[in-house]
Amino acid sequence: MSTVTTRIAPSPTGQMHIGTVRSALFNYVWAKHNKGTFLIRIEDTDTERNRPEWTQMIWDDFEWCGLIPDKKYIQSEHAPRHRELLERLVQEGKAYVSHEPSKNDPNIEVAVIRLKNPGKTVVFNDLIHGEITFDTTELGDFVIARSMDDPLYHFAVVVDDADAHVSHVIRGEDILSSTPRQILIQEALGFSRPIYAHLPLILSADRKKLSKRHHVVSLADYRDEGILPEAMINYLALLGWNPGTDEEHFSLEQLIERFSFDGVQKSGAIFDRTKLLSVNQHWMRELSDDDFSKHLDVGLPISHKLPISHKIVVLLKERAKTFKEAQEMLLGELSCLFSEPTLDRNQLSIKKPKERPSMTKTALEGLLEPLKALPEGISAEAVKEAVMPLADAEEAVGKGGRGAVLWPLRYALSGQERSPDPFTLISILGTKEAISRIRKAIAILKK
RNA sequence: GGCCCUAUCGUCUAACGGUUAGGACGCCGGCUUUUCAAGCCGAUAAUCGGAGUUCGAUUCUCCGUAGGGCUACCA
Repeated sequence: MSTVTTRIAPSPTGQMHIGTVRSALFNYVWAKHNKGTFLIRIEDTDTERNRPEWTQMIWDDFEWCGLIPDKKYIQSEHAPRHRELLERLVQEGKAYVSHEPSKNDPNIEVAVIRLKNPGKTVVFNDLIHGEITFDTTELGDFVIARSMDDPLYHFAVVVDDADAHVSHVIRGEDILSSTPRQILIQEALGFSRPIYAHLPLILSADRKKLSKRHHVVSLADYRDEGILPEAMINYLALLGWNPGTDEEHFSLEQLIERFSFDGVQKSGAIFDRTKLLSVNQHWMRELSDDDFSKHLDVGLPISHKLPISHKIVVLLKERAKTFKEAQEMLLGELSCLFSEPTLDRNQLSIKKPKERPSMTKTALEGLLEPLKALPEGISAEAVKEAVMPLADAEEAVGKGGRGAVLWPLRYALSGQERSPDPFTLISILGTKEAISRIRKAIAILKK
């Protein structure tokens, strides 16, 4: 009985790429689906490009996503093991030290280690792509280490995967063509072959591999924008996998339960930010008021934190697709919920059909008494029931229609061209505050 | 160039030989609201091309075509 072990092996050379997150997700979900083990291994064999601070960031990022590893470690910790096996290969004559000019500086001579390529055709079975055949003679005696103490990626990966008993190597399709050379190393070492699954690539709108240079690809950027981890996970999962049904929303737990390689796509998928946003909105709406408020506070100085009532959460869930967007709304079109707006006399009267200030004044005055009768904390529906008949009553407004009442009312309350409807505003502001604002609007009209 | 992979609405995808080719996101239209958002309803929209196999191909095979990936002493 074999247990499933998977791994994600990012290198600490920059911000976490969402492609890495998706690979990690599939590895995680497959491991957990099989009650197996999920590992994170930091691949730091490229000492030139590595920066230690990225390592911590990688761990933090995975934790944010909920992709918690059973074990995490750093590849360079295995340096002695790498050297041991490198020496063994050379001793056994399966690899050799080659003295040649350095690629970086042709003036100096280096001693790289090359694998003696048996020149065979490698056939392996990919869980997603099926049987793949590859003639490895064209690879030649490729380099597997810069020196005995400096193994290259392909060598280190093979050794570490084998030592960690990795059963399934699930990774991006960009490494599909490199798999045969890893298999060659594996066979030279006498290791058994894991099961491979090469995930289709995440593409940009121009159908090219998503690149750091031209696109927003780092997880941190999406997090800072106020994308929920649940949304990112859900969206990434569906980008290249589907349950075979019309279902669209999956929590990590549900993915663990439902995932299988049958539902994995073969072709690359374009990353669609708009769809991500819509998925994010779904998960924002799932949040409790408390959790919603917590997310809303992220990144804000204490002085900017606002008292967010249930009614305001409802409003934000209806309108915002990210938390950053929600924050901006609170500062902009929804700022009237927290502070009195400044009114522009010309905006107060409805524009079509053109209405005179005196008519607007009469309309607003007519609202005062009925509003006074309403209790604080009343629902938007109840406000509507009380106010709508007044808007409908022609004598109240001449012949401007409902808008002749509703527009000035909404504007008096919000001071914004765009805002929630007046009933909701009154419900949130309270009748007292609403009346006060209407009075101020009336005063302006008197001038 | 060589090698490898891929191919259904604009996008993500369903249909594992027989469907009016389904869903979601977006777009467009309507309802609601004389703002905006949301919500509801509706519309437009796809099997890359050509040969086979088959009574029947989106589905299987081959050939084109197109796209992508890899071709490091990066990972």
